[in-house]
Amino acid sequence: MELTPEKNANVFKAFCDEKRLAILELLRSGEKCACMLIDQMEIGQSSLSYHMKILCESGIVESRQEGKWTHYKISEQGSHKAMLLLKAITTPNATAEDTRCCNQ
Amino acid sequence: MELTPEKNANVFKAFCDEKRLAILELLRSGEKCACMLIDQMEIGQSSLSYHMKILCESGIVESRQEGKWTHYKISEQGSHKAMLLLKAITTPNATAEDTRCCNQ
DNA sequence: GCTTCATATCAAAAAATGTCAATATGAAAG
DNA sequence: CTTTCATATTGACATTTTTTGATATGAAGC
Repeated sequence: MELTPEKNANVFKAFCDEKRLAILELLRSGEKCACMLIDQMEIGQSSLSYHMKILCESGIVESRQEGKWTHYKISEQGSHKAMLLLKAITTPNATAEDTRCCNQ
Repeated sequence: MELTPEKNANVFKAFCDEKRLAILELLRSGEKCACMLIDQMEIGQSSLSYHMKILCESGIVESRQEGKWTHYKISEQGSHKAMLLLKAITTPNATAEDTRCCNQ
């Protein structure tokens, strides 16, 4: 897994928008198709499609095609990766806090 | 802890911007004052101030005033809360995935 | 008190993101 | 192969976020 700042930021773009959080909340109860998400969110079709693309690219959501329908669900693997990434980003690294600053 | 979608989104705004990720990376090695962050990031003073405000409001970073200087560090508590929140957002909820969709 | 220095805030411009309506794509059914 | 239906893509526009430069604030030293 590559860890560029850009890719890392993309993972968390899934969570920094209220509508996407609302979509994820709906997906917590299991796989949903786009039409159902459009119904439950108050949102246009192209707008949902836009958000689903971001969610899928973040790795947090995965999609499954079934004929004309697209079904979305939360990706366990993606969520797990996000957890690890969040941990990594917020955990102090080995080289201790010895950098003294300014006038100190 | 209140859990409005808005507040939840704000937590993750800390992580969805490359510059803020870079700032967090610097803070992983310990507390830093603003002047040092300005040096190491290629960023203007008011721009850093803007990002630090977002980071602090997300709870991920905490600041400490010392005379004229402001020191920033990653908040252990804030990071922990973010982990819990991420877990909550991506974990299937009790009511199983029984909602059948469309033509299924 | 005034001056200096570090940081915050403001207002305008620039850049990025989100929305909407129209159109394209591609699968299924006829 | 034409039509229909679900979703994706596009382009124009609106909204939000970020940057920049100017100014404000507030602590420390004189």
